Amino acid sequence: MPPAPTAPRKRTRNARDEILDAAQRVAARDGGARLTLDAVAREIGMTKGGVLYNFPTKTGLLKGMLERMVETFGRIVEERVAASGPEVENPTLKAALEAYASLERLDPDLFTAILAAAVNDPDLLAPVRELKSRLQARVMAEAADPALAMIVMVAIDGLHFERMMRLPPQDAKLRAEIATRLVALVDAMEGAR
Amino acid sequence: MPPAPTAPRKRTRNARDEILDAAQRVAARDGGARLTLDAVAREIGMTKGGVLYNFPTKTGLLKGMLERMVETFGRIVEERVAASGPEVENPTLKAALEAYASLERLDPDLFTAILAAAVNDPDLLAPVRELKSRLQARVMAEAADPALAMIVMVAIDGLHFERMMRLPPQDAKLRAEIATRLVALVDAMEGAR
DNA sequence: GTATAAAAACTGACCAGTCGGTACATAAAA
DNA sequence: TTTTATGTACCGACTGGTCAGTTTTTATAC
Repeated sequence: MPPAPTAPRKRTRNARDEILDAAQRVAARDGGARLTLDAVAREIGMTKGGVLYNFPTKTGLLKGMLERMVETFGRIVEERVAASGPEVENPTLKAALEAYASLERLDPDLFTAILAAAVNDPDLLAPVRELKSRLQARVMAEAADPALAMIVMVAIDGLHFERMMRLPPQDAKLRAEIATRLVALVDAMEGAR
Repeated sequence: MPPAPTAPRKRTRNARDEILDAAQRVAARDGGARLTLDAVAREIGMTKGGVLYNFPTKTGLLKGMLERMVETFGRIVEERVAASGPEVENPTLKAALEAYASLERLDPDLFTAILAAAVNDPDLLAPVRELKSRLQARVMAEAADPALAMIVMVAIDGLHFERMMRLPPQDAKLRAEIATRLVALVDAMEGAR
């Protein structure tokens, strides 16, 4: 093989984030099943050892991916809540509805990869559980009709899940209409109180 | 001597169903990750060879499990629809709401096992897609407010998904209340037309 | 500035376990 | 005897993880 010339070694910015980005790309491009340590390493011209140096185990890598996603999602929600004035009703629920839209940009295979890993290690979803618990508590506390608010929450979850699994309804127009109607449902909830 | 074509084509002892039962037990008891061909075979005192004779591949086995579940679910829905009189509105949606309750009895690990397998083979979920498509079309056709009917559908899906993944809301009482309110939502939809 | 030591980051080869699948023998039915 | 059904043994590909060493970076001394 040709002698690998001392490559213009990329400045070691943040190996952790680079690896997480690479893992995300691999999962989205090749599917969750092919998200192996070798594949991730190859994606950024590193070796498996290098990846494992940054993440002690593959589960750790998945955990890192998920935590970053959860953190991003949570931050978006908080930003939206903060952006809405103090007079707005159901701020968390509305913010969550908006934040979910941002998930639509992510590739479904990204989630299936994590889901698959969660089968081996149920604790992997702990950050998600924690975030959802927090949001749920706030949404219910803010709502005049907590049960109805929860219906909206589980509905948007269902919509998201169906996208992940590529299950119906997949028609973009119908999905958009459902999302719109969910917002309307929240508004109606407020009007009727 | 030509093989006398005896009428009953059923296998003498339905090994297929026994294997499917065993696979279901293994998945529920040991988790999706440990649902291996050997484990299934061991469960009924058979060997991997025997299992592979009945199901050409592991994917085939999973497919068999899923098809049986889908079929059961679909049958329950049809029974409920048939049981409701012709004057009942939204019969399919109501029947689906009831049928989902029957899924609560199944172990979450059963679904995660299938979900995990679906990562490797997305086509595995084809029967589910097909069933959901059929139901969706009927539900929307029957509904005075199709979008609202779909909200109910995706909400119940979300509730089910959250149970599978052991995500909030897990509190049985809250879940029951949400389910009840979903039924109320359907009734309200009819009242307002 | 340069030399040097130490720590950090990473490589490459290898190991070990798992698991789906195959090949063939074989026992019971038909 | 042929077909159906199952046991036994094994293969081989994959993949996560280990480890000893090598390169790169950083800190420190001169």
